[in-house]
Amino acid sequence: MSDEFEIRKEKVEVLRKAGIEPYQYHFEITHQSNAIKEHFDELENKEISIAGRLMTKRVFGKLSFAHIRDENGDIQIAIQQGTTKVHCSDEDGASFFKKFVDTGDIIGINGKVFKTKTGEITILVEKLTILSKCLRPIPEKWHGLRDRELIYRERYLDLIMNIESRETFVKRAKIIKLIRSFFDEKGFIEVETPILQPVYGGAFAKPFETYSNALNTKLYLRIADELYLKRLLVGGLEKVYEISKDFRNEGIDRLHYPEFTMLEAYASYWDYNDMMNMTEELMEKLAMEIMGGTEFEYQGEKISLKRPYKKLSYLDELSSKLGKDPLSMGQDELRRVGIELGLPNAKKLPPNRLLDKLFDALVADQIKNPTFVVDHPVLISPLAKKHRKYNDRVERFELFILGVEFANAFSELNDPIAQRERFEEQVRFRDAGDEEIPKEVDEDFLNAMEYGMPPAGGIGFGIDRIIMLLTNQYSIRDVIVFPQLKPKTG
RNA sequence: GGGCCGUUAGCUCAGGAGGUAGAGCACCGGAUUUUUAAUCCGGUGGCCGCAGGUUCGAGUCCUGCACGGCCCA
Repeated sequence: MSDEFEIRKEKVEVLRKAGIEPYQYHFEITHQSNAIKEHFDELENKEISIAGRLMTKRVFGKLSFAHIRDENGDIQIAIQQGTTKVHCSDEDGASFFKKFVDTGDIIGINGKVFKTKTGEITILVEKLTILSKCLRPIPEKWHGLRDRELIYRERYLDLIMNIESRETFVKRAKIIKLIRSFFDEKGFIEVETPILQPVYGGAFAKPFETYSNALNTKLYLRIADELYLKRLLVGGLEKVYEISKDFRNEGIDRLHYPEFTMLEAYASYWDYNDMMNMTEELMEKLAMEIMGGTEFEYQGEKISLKRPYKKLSYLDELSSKLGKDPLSMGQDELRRVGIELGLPNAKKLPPNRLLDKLFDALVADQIKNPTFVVDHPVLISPLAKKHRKYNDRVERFELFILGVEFANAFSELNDPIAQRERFEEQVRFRDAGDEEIPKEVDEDFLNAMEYGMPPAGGIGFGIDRIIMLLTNQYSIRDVIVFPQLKPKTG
């Protein structure tokens, strides 16, 4: 290991002995870097103070230049012999800066705003304060931090070095705030339902399991919020939503991550058509606010989020790809087609799930611009209400963009007897080998529904995927600030 | 689960056909009062991911493993 760490620790000791504390308590800031640049005309020759991390250092001896970085960007500072003083010290600022201030240090600056003869807005430092000494050398100023593993493992370092990375996470916060205010303005109440659940449900997925010592009970981390939010509809909260971390104990790839953010919303007296309208409105609004328009590029593909979105019937589309109605195909025939297409687990999946895999491969993957796939088969939609016109379909839609699912919504099944039958059918599929179907029927949920659940529309949005789309990130790990990696060995 | 690629200094990367481990940045010492990847002179810094094997000799070839990335399932 380099001894740069030791050299910097030594500097801390020397500073302390000279009565300079390199880890300060407080610093009064008057301006952010961007404000100084934007309001230069008013600020020229005025005293300001700013704090940030030293990113570059160019020492001449009696005059030095450097850039410091705060949350809003970089700004140049100039340290001059005879002008720059040091906080709590009589030492000359120019030589102090040269000897004791390193790139990576967080420093506070009091000084006057001016423009150099090359025209760069700069702060002439009158007082320099070390606020926090950086002990480790920061990555190279030119190439920055590129190593993907280090970017994920030491996200703090990525955030220091890569401004684009910072911007992604700032944008993430902005998008979630916009979504929240969208639902608030529509009269939805934001609620919080259990993350630890004795019976899990609401989706097809394998759960994480844990255990409560106090309750002496096995618990699951939720895979969805659905069954709890619907209990609230029973209770008379007419419109509810939750922005939640959900957990699915499955593989990681560019679109899937075990700990992800979902938004679920339910509105009493709505149906899936109302949800479709709301989805278009939300997606269009997000595009306008974040991208400045409905047309933009994602990873080189042109995308338009302008309403209205195309609709494709799930079964009609799949029928035309297969050349026959998939519901008329027996289990063996479906399996044979699945195997021909090289689908994973085609040999062991039950027919319901096989059907959905066929759909993904034959239809969903081909979709580019926003498209509502509508009216799924009953057997893959145990929580959706039967279609008012077709007996073998439910009122459901999924929003696909570039082959990726962004939302999933139904007219919610609210007939408790039908709901029990659907659950029982699912248990049979589980027994036939589908491990993603919850093991137990949620009796308390059925109990709630037996008191009467209002007709309702419900929807779930994949928030991380929406953020990927609006920040032009290819991998979900680039919109999750601290993605899990295997522990480092050796 | 399978395939491909990567792992060399704190960071970014070279290392031709197996023959004493390199550069730039950073860091240390020196010069330098308008720099912009500042410049100039001199220096420090390495378990070449880990473990085996082949060889007189391995960063380099072979096997296994770990971690990461991409693709497929």
